[in-house]
Amino acid sequence: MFRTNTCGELKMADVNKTVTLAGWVQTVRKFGSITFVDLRDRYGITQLLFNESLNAQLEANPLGREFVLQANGKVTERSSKNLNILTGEIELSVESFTILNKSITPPFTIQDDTDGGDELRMKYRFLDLRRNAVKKNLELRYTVGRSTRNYLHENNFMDIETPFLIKSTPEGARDFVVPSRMNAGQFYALPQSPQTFKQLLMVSGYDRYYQIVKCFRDEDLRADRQPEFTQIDCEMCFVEHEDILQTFEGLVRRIFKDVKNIDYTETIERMTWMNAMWTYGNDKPDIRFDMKLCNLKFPSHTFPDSKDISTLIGGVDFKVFEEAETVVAIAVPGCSEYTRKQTDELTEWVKRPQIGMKGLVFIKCNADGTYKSSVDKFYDADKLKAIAEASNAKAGDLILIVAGAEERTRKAASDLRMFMGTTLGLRKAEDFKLLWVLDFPLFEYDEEGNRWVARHHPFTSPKPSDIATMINNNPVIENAAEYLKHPYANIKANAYDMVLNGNEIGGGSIRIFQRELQEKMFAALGMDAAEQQHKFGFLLGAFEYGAPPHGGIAFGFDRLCSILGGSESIRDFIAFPKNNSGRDIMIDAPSTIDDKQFEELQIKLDLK
RNA sequence: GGAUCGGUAGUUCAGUUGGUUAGAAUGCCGCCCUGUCACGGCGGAGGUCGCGGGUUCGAGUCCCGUCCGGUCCGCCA
Repeated sequence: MFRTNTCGELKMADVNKTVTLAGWVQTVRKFGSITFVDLRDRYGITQLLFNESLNAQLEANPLGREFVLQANGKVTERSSKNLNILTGEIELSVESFTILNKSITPPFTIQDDTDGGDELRMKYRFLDLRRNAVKKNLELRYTVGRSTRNYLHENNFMDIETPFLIKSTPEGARDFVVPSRMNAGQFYALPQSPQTFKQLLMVSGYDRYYQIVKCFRDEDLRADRQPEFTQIDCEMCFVEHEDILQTFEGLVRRIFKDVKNIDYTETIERMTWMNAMWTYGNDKPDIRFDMKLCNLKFPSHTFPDSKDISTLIGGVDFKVFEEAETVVAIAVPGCSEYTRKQTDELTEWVKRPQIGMKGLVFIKCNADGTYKSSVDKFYDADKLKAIAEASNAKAGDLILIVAGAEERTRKAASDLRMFMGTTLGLRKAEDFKLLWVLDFPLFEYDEEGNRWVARHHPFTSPKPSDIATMINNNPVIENAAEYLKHPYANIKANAYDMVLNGNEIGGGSIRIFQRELQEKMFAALGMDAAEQQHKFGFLLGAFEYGAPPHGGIAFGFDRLCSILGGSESIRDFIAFPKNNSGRDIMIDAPSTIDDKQFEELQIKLDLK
């Protein structure tokens, strides 16, 4: 037997027991004739005491960091205790030991506050994973997964595996492709999601399906985006919108309870997409803090139901606002005392190419009720007061105003709001606020391709009230100018995103389940009948054999874990992640392959 | 495809206006130390300043190119 106990479990109650431990040497502290060793395993650290009688043996077999050590002896009470660790009241008085394996000096220290940089830790990820900080993240991930499986199992969901080698359908993200040896010149694609398979499972009558499953997208990476990532993928039939929302609110509440011991009992707020864009400039707003946008000017076709208040900023010769399509103000609480340096820094911040504003207008709402602005030349006190009131600003607030083209300005306002939220400490990692965003547009106009694209995916059903509009109109459009005026432009999707603290953690929809409607959808996306048959014939065919009404949702598992763990980067929650360029720098992948492999595939490499 | 920041000892970093032998901390090695737990004390080793080119009397420092890494925009139904 290698060990009788782990390094995390021995306590005062175990004193005088004879035990054997096995683990890794964390540190060696030598004190003349006695030596202390911290022995570490997955469960904790136990101090070993080597007394004088073992010195000869230690000299012959010196210990180093990360050596694998087996030690046998008696558990004894320490004369000086360390209450910072679980086993700190006892130690193991070693009677005999064996070095099971040596280690060369690790390139960084295996400690909570390691001296290793990111790249080095990734290259030696197997050492990094020994560290407590990373281990805790993987434990959290395991708990999220276990909680999810328990909840879904208890609710009659059935875990069914779907294939990884499937067919490429260049709609949406770029596919990873895999050459087929037995079908020379042909390629599989790795799934971006098991979407069509789970819908076919509904047609087959498996009315509640789930899978915690890898998905693959060949797009550029970010701190929160990996080329292979994990989804909690779910689908149900004989359900409507509301059933899905209820079911998965339950799942998220269960995860909060199991993982964070949080009773998330409050009602989960719901917001239309248009309201989210109007109020926060963002389809995944962080609603933990206020600072709502004040739309001083906006294109009327974008928000047809909203009141125009542009007279507040009109009537003066201020070209910036006059020429702008959109003008948005944010009242930042308690910042009216910002210095020139601070407002200059904010101006520089919005002028960065990523934000892309030409400048920043600010109005200080002084505590004494007066106003001081960067546009005093154009606006008198009454006008500034009117703008401040519209922006919901109070005395002591700082109003920031950006202006420019609609899309860019709205995004800049949202980014600025998030930046100020972070700066003012309003976005605490341990606060959690969920939100459903509903009623997304079904279609988006893609200028580059001069066509409709599905905002969610092409299997998303329109809202019930929009189905007739979809069926009764010709989806094929010749003239680019017609897109914005076409009835399809206003169709809302029967879709929903779950948002947590400003991150989209899940999204789904009620699906199309009639062939006719699905054909309309494909046609709107520019597919003729032949192309539809080639790419999705299997699905259209299945819809003719009694497809039930169905819908589902998928959660981004890695991202959910990272938010629950209070981290920006999902890499910390993946055992073996890829870097920014999609490389695994530990195993050095991707790599070239042998000539023989090319030959078998009947592929000749001809790089441009 | 684009922007931006970085690359100096095993590691994390500092390095002034371009100027003598490139420093600190930590890790590593040796010696001392019987209650440490970030142990302590003394001593020591350790550098192609990412790579290539250029400017200069002289380049870690300035310029050009390139490679690698981080972050972001585009992209990600």
